[in-house]
Parts: sequence; C-alpha cells; structure tokens
Amino acid sequence: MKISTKIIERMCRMFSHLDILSKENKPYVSSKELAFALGATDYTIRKDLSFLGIIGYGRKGYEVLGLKRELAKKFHLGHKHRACIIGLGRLGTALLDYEKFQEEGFEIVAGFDKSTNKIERIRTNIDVYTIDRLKPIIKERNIELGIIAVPAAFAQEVADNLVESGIKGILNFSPAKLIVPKDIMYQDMDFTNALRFIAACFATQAKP
Amino acid sequence: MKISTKIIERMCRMFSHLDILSKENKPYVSSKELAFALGATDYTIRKDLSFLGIIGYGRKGYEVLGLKRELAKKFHLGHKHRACIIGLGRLGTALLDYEKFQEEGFEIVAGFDKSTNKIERIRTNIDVYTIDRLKPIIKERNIELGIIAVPAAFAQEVADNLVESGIKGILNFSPAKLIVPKDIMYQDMDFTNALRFIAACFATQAKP
DNA sequence: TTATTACTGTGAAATATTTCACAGTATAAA
DNA sequence: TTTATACTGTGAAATATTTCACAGTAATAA
Repeated sequence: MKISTKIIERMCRMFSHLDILSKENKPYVSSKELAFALGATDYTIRKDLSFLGIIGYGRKGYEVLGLKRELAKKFHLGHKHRACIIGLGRLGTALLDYEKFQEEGFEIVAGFDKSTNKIERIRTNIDVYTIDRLKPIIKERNIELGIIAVPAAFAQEVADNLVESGIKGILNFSPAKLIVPKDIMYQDMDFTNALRFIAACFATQAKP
Repeated sequence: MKISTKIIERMCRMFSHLDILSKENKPYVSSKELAFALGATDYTIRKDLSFLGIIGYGRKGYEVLGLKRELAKKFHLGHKHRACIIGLGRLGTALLDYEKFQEEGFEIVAGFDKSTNKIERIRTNIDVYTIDRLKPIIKERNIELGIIAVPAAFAQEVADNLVESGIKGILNFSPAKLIVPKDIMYQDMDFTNALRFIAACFATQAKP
C-alpha cells in the first residue's frame, strides 16, 4: 500500500523530535510521549510505526536511536542533501546562512541572483552565481533541491529552469503558486497564507 | 457541523487566488479552474463551497468578487489584523519589511528584540522595542498576532509571554515545537522540516 | 515465583474526506 | 422556440484516517 503524506509529515516531525531526545540521551520513548510532542494520539503513532514495520518493546516503548535510524533509512533523512537558493534578497540571504539547514543535513552549496552587483557585495562562505549559470551549476554540483526566494513575478520562470536542470524538489518561499511536473516534489512556504490560516481558524473556532 | 481545517486551508488559498483573478478583472470562475489552481478536484471545491452556503451560477461558475467577499466575511480575511515580530535577526528584519503582509491586510505594527544595540541600529518605519516591553505594547496597541523569529532556545519563553499578553495567534519560525493553550491558534513555519518533507516524499515516491 | 504495571500491536468500529454520478439550471446558438 | 453546452449541487459510494478495545509482552516488585 502507498504511504500517505500525512504519515510522512508526522514522521519528519518525529525525526526532528528524536534528534532532541537523542541529545538528551534518552534511551526509550513511548508512543504517548511522541504523540504529545507531535500533537497526535498514541494510537496514531503506534499505527504509523507498525505500518512502517518498526517495532517497539513492551513496557519500554521505542528505542530512540533505533527509531531515528529506521526513519532516516526509510525517508532518506540521514545523508546530506545538496540544495541551492535562488534570489538573494533579504529573505534569500537570511536563508543562505540559516545554520539549521546545515545542522540537519541540508547543505546549501550555491546561491543565485540576477544582479551582478548583489552577487559581488554579498558576504558569505557559500558560492554565489548569476542566474544565467543556474542550469550548468546544478548539474555540475549535483544539486537536488531548489529553494525559491525571488519575487512572485519571476517564481514560475525560475521553477521552470530548475525543472529543466533536473532538480528533484522545490521549496517555494514566493507567494506565487507554481506549476511543476508531478514527479517533482514541491512545497509552498507562503507566510501570508499562514497568517491567513491562523486568522481564519480563530474566525471559525477551529483548532489546527 | 464543525468546519474542518482542511476546508479552511483550501479557502485561504482560494482567497489568495481570487485576489489574482479579481486583479485580472475576471468576472466568473469555475470549480474546475479553482481546483486546478489549488491542486484539488472540482468535486471537492463544489462540496466546500456548498458546505459554506456559497452558491454559483449554472454554466458560469462562481462570481469572483462575490466569492471573495463571502470568504472574507466567513474567515475574517477582509479587515486588517495587527501583528508583531519578536526577534530581529536576519529573518526577523526580513519579515518586518515583507511587503506582502501589509498588502494582504496583515499590519506589522511592532518589532521586539532583547538587544538594545540591535534596536538602535535597525532601519525601518516600524516601531521597534526591547523585549521587556512586549506585554504592555501588545495590550496598548491591540495586537492579535505574534510572529516568533527568535532562536529555538528562547521560543517557548516568548510564546508564554505572548499568551499572557492575550495574543490570539502565533506563527512560529523557530524550529522549536511550542506548547500553547488550545484556544490560541498556532502554526509552525519550520524550514528544515519542509525540506525534510520534500526529501522524504521523493524517498517514498509520494506526491504531496 | 507470581502479580502488577506500563507499555505495544492490531483487528474492528467510527469518523472524516474524497470521488462519483447525475439531475438541475442558466446561457447561447440555431 | 428548441437544442446544445457548460456549468452547479448533492446524495450515495468509495476511500482514507483516526479511534477504540483489548490481547500480548517484558520489566519490576513482592
């Protein structure tokens, strides 16, 4: 049976939580504790893990390191993923140096912008290029993920170029809704929409 | 019957799409077109709108402006919402001047940081304060939404203060998972987790 | 050793959500 | 006026997801 995106989403958050637990040297964790941390129920967590073929220990729960290793294997979360950022404005440059990416295995290996001026002035350890070099650099440096931080008006064009370059996934920070082939993984990070959602939830008493 | 967060989420994105259509002076839009723009099916869109008591016109579809107005009314998306940003690092300052917030009715009225130094150096039209003035300013200026952009280690403390100040909703950009009372609307914008989700989706062939 | 406790694993039931099928409706063309 | 068309609205079916209930299991205490 196909694995649902709901499960994937929970497992990603679980992976992040396991990281914290492992740093605290906690050897075991129960479905109840995980459920609390993820905002789910213990039934759901057990169903998820059992569906993935991950087993726990009666009375102890799940082994933190073992569980983390399993999730890393099943969801490719262990090894490094190479990413690039397109658009080096306020947001783009903030993302370039966002340490959490590196810490969690997402290596930002390149930044692109159309302004030569901006490229020259930027102070970072990451290689920055003009946008016309997007395709060759992505291929050459084996980049899997593209992070779009350009204004909405240019976002689709950038996405098209990323797709042509053979990128596997796109994270879109522009408010534009992009059209990409179905085999490219794509997610929006639309800040305004997130605020809208919060406002709408309290307008309707729904609890997200 | 209670309205589901899935519907709310779709309606928020629909609202944003209707904004584009209205700027193009398109008078009517069909459920099929909306579905394509939102990545849903036309059945779902019609079910959603009919559930909300919104009616369309046979052969024409839904009236763009009318639909937008209805959604604005039902989800409080029309009027201004006052928000503040806590944490004025790279990301926080980028958010302070993010024009889309203002354009879409979210008015950033204040920024907070614990560093007096930073506060003095910042160049923006928005009022900035030291963090110790958080509570009085939120009450005084009637701020509804708090946007957290501090490092993970301080995020929970900031959230607690926001809740005590009577905030209604929180958008959390820190990777920390926060614990807030159930009546406070809360959403995470965890960049790393978004990348993780994309990587996990292509590890499992799931299409988000 | 036995009892107790704190867990997991999982079918079955309940619930939520999406999809389907098609009658109903308004517009435009003939 | 009639017919074709391009839609909506919605009950019913299908599917997906969550919750429940409880048997099974391992550790600990007595």
